Amino acid sequence: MLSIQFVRENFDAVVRNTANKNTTLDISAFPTLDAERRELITKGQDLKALRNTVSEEIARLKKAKENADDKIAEMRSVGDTIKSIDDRLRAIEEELDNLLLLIPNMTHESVVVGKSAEENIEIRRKDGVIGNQPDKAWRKDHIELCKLHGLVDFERGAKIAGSGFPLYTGKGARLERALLNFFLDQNTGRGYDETMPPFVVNTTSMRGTGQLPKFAEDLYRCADDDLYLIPTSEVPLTNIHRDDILSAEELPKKITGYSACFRREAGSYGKDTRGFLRLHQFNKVELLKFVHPEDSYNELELMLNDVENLLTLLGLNYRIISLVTGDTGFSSAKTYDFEVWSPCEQKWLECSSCSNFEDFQARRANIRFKRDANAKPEFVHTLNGSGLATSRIMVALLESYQQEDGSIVIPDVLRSYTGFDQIG
RNA sequence: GGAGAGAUGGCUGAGUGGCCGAAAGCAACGGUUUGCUAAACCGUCGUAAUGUUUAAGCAUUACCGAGGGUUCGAAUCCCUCUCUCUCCGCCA
Repeated sequence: MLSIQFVRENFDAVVRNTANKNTTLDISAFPTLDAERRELITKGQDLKALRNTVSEEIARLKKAKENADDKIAEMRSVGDTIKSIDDRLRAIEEELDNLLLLIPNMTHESVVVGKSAEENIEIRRKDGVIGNQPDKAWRKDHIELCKLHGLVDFERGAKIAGSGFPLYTGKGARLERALLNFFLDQNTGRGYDETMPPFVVNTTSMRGTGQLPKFAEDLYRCADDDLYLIPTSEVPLTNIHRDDILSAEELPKKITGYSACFRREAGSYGKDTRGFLRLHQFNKVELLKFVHPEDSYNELELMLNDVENLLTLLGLNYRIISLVTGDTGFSSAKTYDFEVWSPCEQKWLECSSCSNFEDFQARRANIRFKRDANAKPEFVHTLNGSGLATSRIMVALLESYQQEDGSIVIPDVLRSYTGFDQIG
């Protein structure tokens, strides 16, 4: 979230930023609420100071066995006034909090103002070993390939859980596991500490990274336990350091971890429902960094290199795009997406999203660091990116590496993980 | 699921109604001493909000797991919740 002071001092910019992010949010009540809050605080403070001094006096009088009845009576009424002020203050602060929690993060000055994904800007692209993918009539799409080789059983997944919950089978299950292991090994080799987080989190954790309160309808919830299935391991990984004060030497702190991800995808029914393109459950290896505020944009670029490493080794065609304000997420200050090429869909598919959240999540989750032992704690900056999500990678990989006879060649870097060189 | 114990500052840990925002120890930081290391000694050493000045500061208030209550006054008494630990049971 943004600090209350920042919103106070940059109100117009906050309103503009909210509009640039295509967010409809009326924050016109803020200035009044803010002013009233401060007035009540001052009033309450003064009365409490009075109560404290008179109470001490009462203690003295009682010790000296003197009468303090009228002072006690006076303080009783002061206490009532304090209570009513505190009650109103609590109500106003709740209203303010509800507002602040819904204000999106400010985008970085380098982010281009734009309405939607169509205006996103391509930064660079790279052709993999599979070349520029000329159209081939014999090419089968990833769904046909899965059927042909028994890699995924979408029907049985739907029977067991519902559509969007794939059942990986045979070499498909093995390939999925190979990808995840490959990603984790690469990432740990580049300085990320490996973790495996809980796949469910509590409300506080969801609020810390910004999923709540705004995106409740996108989450699976276990109502009896007040737990949520994570939509991304960004949530548990960021909350590792909730309420912590890190030392400066610990930064940058880099973490990678696998989790299954669960998304209700409410509101997107009927879009991309085929195969792997949009799932309710998918697998992802996440990259996460806690960094010095002044380093965060450099760290974002370094994170792009980490993701590129994976795509390059897999030999897939990919491109990096910089999101315009209208397509940048609620919590993010700046986001780059990675997309891999699907030769059958003839489309770029998002497979990673790398964001700098600056101190937006750190403030919500209270993640701080100290520059040295006597320094005042400051909020860290948090970044995360997928490295990588498997489902779209699986699409690109199967479609790109298929041969004319329908068999699929396994990229070299994966063979030690799969234990086979080809499928079919 | 059953029974019990607990939650205090970076850590250990005292504190059961009034100079307690909190003893003491450890750690950390600054300094003195010192051939080096070590030790000893002295000092500093929580967070946040509000006000004021705005560089630093100063003042007030709040915070002893969270939220309520009693009281002139709560770390301390009462209620609710959360979490942790131990034992038993069950189970991957």
